[in-house]
Amino acid sequence: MRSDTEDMKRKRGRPRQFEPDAVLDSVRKVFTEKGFEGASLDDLAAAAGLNRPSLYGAFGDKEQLYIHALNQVGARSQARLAEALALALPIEERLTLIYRWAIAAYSAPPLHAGCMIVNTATTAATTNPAIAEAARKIRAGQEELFARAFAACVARRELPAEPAPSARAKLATAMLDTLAVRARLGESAASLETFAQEALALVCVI
Amino acid sequence: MRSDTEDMKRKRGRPRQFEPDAVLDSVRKVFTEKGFEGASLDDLAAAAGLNRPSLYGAFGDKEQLYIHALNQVGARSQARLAEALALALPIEERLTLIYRWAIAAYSAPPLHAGCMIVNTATTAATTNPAIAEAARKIRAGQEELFARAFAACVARRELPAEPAPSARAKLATAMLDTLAVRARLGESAASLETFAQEALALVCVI
DNA sequence: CCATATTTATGCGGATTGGTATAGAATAAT
DNA sequence: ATTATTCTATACCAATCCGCATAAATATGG
Repeated sequence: MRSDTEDMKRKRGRPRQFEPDAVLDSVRKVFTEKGFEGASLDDLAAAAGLNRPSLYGAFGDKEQLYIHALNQVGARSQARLAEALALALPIEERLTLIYRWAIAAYSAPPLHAGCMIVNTATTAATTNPAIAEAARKIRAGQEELFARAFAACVARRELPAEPAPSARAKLATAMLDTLAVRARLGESAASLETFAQEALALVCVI
Repeated sequence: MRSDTEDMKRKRGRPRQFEPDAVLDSVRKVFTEKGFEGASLDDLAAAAGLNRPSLYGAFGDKEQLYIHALNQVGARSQARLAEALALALPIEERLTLIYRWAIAAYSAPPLHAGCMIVNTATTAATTNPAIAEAARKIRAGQEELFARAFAACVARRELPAEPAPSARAKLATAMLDTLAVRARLGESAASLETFAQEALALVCVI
């Protein structure tokens, strides 16, 4: 199979027989479904298609493995967020795109498992400070992206200066939070879509 | 100690040496701190000051015990919510009271453990349908209370009919959701207070 | 005082947990 | 080829998990 990126000098010994990013993908799904405590290393190794010692050797213990997966999903969602916010569209339309994508991701059948950060990292945050720190960092980055976008709107007179861009940013992530919670508790994607639209009016029209 | 309610005929055998409500109190704290999977029956029994068989005999298995604690916190918060919403105050002030109480509860030191439903029940919801159902029921009741309060505001011309009271209700619970998430991730109570005030302007002024 | 009923306390037991030790397999450098 | 190095696989470890079986303790009804 040898699916390495092949980009440069190989290391000395036996090469990996898996792609770390694909493994983190599988691992992330299990963690998102079952939570940090609920997912066993057997579950994770089985989903990734390899054995526990390989997982351990590549990513460290369970907490570090979880944080690796968390950072993967954080980087991806941050990239999509930045992409949507960079579009040359009114802010409402950009937010509509973001919420639509979030709803699709959070309520993807059959699990509608919500958001890994909101629905699993917060639970583990009390007993695992490292997880709390990683989640904080990701969320701070996302909120900063929102705040910058709102500030740009203010600068080009698309939005009034009050409420402050930082407050708008917090409200924007608040919507993502509640969408994740609601999706995980079974609210339908259609219901979430209409709620997001109604809320958008309140957040952006002023 | 014999702290029964003493209200009527005692049952036949040996009486309980604990108050179920007080036990659920201790149990709820442990569940809220560690989550459903993270809390062991040993933790719970130790916190409650009794042995596992007693817990099991009184409340059933771990899932049922968790649901009992969930319903306890649900009933209490619903009572406080109804009480605040029944006050003869402008809706913004009533919501301010509610958010202030929620922030105090969610970020109570030293744990700032957030909300049992938002931060632990949602995590267990995917693998434990009974927990999901219990959480749904509590949240539906709270949202219904909000919706009725907003509808009353519309009826007495305190708020315009649009956006619909149900949409406002969802936004009100969205604030509670994000406050729980943020408190659990370590955001300070003061920061949450100012955010709640800024958001209240957006939600209610229109 | 005896019989009945319920709750406590001790402790077992099979299953599962996270982590690792050890041995075998595969590749690169020499 | 040979050696060095890294990864894979099997199996094992102590610890913990949840649930229950059993027996002692404590109350009521007769």
